[in-house]
Amino acid sequence: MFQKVLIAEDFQGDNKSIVDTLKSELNIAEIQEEYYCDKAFNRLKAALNNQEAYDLLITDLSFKENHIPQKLTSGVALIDAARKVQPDLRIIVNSMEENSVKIKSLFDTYHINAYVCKGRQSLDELVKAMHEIGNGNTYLSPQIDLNTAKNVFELDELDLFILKNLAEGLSKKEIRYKLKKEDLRPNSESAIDKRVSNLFAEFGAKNSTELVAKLIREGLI
Amino acid sequence: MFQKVLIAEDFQGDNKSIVDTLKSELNIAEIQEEYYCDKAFNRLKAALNNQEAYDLLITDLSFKENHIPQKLTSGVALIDAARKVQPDLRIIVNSMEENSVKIKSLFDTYHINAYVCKGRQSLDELVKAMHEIGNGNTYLSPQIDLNTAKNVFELDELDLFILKNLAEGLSKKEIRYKLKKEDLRPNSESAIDKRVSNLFAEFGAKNSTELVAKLIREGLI
DNA sequence: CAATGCCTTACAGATATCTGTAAGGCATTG
DNA sequence: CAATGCCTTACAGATATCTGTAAGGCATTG
Repeated sequence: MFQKVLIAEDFQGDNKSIVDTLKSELNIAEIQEEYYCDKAFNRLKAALNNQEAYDLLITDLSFKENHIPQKLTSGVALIDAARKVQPDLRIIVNSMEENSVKIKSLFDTYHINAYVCKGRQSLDELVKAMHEIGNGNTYLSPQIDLNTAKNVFELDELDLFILKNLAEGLSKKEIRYKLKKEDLRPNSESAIDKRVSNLFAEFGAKNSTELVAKLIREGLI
Repeated sequence: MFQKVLIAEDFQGDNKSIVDTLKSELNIAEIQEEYYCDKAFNRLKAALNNQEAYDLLITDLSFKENHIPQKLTSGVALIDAARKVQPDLRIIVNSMEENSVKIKSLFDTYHINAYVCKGRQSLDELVKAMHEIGNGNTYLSPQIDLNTAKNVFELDELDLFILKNLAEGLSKKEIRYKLKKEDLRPNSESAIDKRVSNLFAEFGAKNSTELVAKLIREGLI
């Protein structure tokens, strides 16, 4: 089914259990694990250059930072880099993320082959996902409902700029000056007011505090 | 070192890797794993009643909820319940939590014996923690610095009430009425203003939006 | 029981937030 | 090139937020 599998996962427990499960449940010639995105990507590239490309990447989304600075700091960055050098690589994402909007974008943007949500059955699901991919299908953890991810409101650069500064306690006047200083437009207070009011309607918030609270909880800012 | 060990961990990968590691690295007569706090607690109680008490509990802090309703919904609830029936039980917490305030309170309030933070070495750390506990010591993951947890500002019931309602977009006037309705005191707008102003100073926030944003990010509300 | 400190409350004033209206700019369309 | 829609901007007015002051209540202390 799969000859060479690469695993990118920073937690030792998850990493070890994935390796062990693959070894015992599936017949794979070569399994290699990495704890950092950069190392995983280098290994992927090297294999590709030596005509020994991996045919499956299993990766987490979030990787803990530490004193060693990394170029690729997240699973998304790794997937993006991997897709560029090896478009036909099959990819399984194995993460705690439950936000259907974010998961949907992984399928839409990067055409991942499976999403396995970490949980009480995630190792079993991982094996299942690999069988599905082997049969040419995709796999998605059953508790994730991508239908709720429809009609997503896209926060553009200006929205994010305003929201992040609101969350840092800046007034709209201060945000206005900051926008001007960075030559971003529009930058009138009216425009900021309008943006924020539209976001109130979009996210069902009554004021800035509730808006910022909701967006932080949804992981959008 | 340990005769009977109970593991409470909802993620299959973590659960399996802990069991495997303990089996291969340490000489333990009986290892039992559970995926739900309620089940773990029942097993603990039953063993105690049969004079076959566990001498070590390894537990996660956060447990995913699903359709099966649980009495104990978190590791803290499990630890609290366990301590009440078996005060001398040794406890290792193995979690992603990095907030030193919360970790400190586990040592202070529940006298846990070790805190292992999930990460790139957490299985090795877990083994190390067990040796330390065997020698009568405690263990704490080196990346956690409990000194930063000193002089913590305690949010009381009223603070939390105000903050939660602010995060839901209520105005101070609305919060005031709500306090009156629930017969909570103080409930003047002035008192609410004062509370919030003190929290600004305490958490270094310039206004309500920043305050709520900070506290949500710190996991306090 | 007077003095003290701390909390609550009321009130005032300066800003900030939020909504709504109206005018002008710009790109698109027929 | 007139008409249209959409965005930006300015402005106004109603509220809400935030700070500061002052008075009163209450428990504690000597």
